Amino acid sequence: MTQPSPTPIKGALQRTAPIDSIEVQGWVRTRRDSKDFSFIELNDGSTLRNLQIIAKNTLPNYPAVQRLTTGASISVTGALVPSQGKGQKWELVANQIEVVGTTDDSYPLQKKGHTPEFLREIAHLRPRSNLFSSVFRVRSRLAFAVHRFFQERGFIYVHTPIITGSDCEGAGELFRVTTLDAENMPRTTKGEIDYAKDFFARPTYLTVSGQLEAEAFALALSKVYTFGPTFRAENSNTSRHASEFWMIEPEMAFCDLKGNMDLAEEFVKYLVAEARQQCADEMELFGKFVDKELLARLDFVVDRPFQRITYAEAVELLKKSGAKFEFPIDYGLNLQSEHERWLTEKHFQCPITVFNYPKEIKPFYMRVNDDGKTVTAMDLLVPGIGEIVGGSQREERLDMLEENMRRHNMDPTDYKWYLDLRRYGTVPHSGFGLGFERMLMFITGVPNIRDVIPFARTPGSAEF
RNA sequence: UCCAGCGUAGCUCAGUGGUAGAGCGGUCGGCUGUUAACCGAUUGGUCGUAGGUUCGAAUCCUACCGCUGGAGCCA
Repeated sequence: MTQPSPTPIKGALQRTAPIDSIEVQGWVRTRRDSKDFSFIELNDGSTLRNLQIIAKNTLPNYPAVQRLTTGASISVTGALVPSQGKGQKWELVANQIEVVGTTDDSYPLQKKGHTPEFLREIAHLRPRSNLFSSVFRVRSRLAFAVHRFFQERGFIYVHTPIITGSDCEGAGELFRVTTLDAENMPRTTKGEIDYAKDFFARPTYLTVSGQLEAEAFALALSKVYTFGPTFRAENSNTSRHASEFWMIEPEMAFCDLKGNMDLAEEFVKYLVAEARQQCADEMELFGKFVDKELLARLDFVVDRPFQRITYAEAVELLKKSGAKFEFPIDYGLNLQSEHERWLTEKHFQCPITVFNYPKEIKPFYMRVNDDGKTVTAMDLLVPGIGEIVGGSQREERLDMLEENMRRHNMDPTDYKWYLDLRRYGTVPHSGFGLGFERMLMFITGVPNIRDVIPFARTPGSAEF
């Protein structure tokens, strides 16, 4: 039996029967000489596993094969047979090896392990490493699962704009989008920059959230979600922040805070379960080399219900904890990272959802509760990462929303279209944002957000 | 942006005022159905950059750059 076109190594390794002739292509991970032949470990990225190639010295180009070093690309045809050695089921006995591309001793990747920090400096080559090829296979798989989760539940995928004219969504600094000549800005008679002359005839920015637009679509299509790039110009230098990241934002009409929390928790569990089931090799690698407790923690997350507490209860727990905190804890103050950590890592030791925050510390669009003091905000906190989901029931009452805006020093006339949603057929609705990269960090155990993004953008860094 | 730590060979690191080191990698040779193979030899440096102190600086001081951890902001 022959197979005419090249076979992914993943497919070759999954075969249940030998095959006389097969072609595989990939990059040499390592090569070892034996007496009359050479072992080549070949990887094509389709799977974490390598295919062992047996290159006999009877090959016409055996001298060239013996010069193959880590990183070279080759195309191999031969017979897939049960391996004589331990450690792998199949191996490929080559009858032809075409050297496609060679490397020299300046190739930075070695057989031995490298630190993520070093690999980050060679972001164009790091997908050839086990760790990063695994991260990005999982990233692909989970992106697919995001769509499946929502599509299975009747959500409509909405492409909200990446360029936005809204500069006050209450989420960090924005990147300006302009075609004006920075060396020679047009000025009004008052000396201010004349944005009427800019491409969109107004100031525009890269989006920090698709929420407001998603709300408009939820109030027409009932259940929608966005999944796309998001930009923050915040000068944040941490392992959890990037300037460009992907965010998932479901928005549901006729849905209150409880339904919102239910969905967020179900979603987190769904993605964790997906990775555990569909990316077994990769998850095993993360559990071995990134975080020894990862798999136990993830299984716990899937099995157990998440804890839910109000902000007020969280504050009481923290005050009674007896733990020493650097920052004060009191009703009305923001929960600091150390407080969130204590709740999710020390006290509950599982993901928790904190809800009903004081309205003073939350954005204008969140629905004010009947107590008049709190809003229907919810933050889903996970061990090791902190906030992974932030959401709320939205304020659907026109007069209350306008009042919230004024309290936040916003001019309601700037948000006419958003207020129209409350003016015409308003309904209670809810949604949340989930940072895709933070989810990936949680699921892979990789502690730095720069290492779950193919080419990360962070302050002072956009090299690739 | 703030606080702390770290920048020495391709990689991971030792060297704390007196001749620049190790392991791994690479190269060469040997052995071998091997598994991050093994054995031997060998290669490899503007000690982040620029100033300063000193008879003498990888080592002490200053500034800058970069990286890491933490904080703030948030997803």
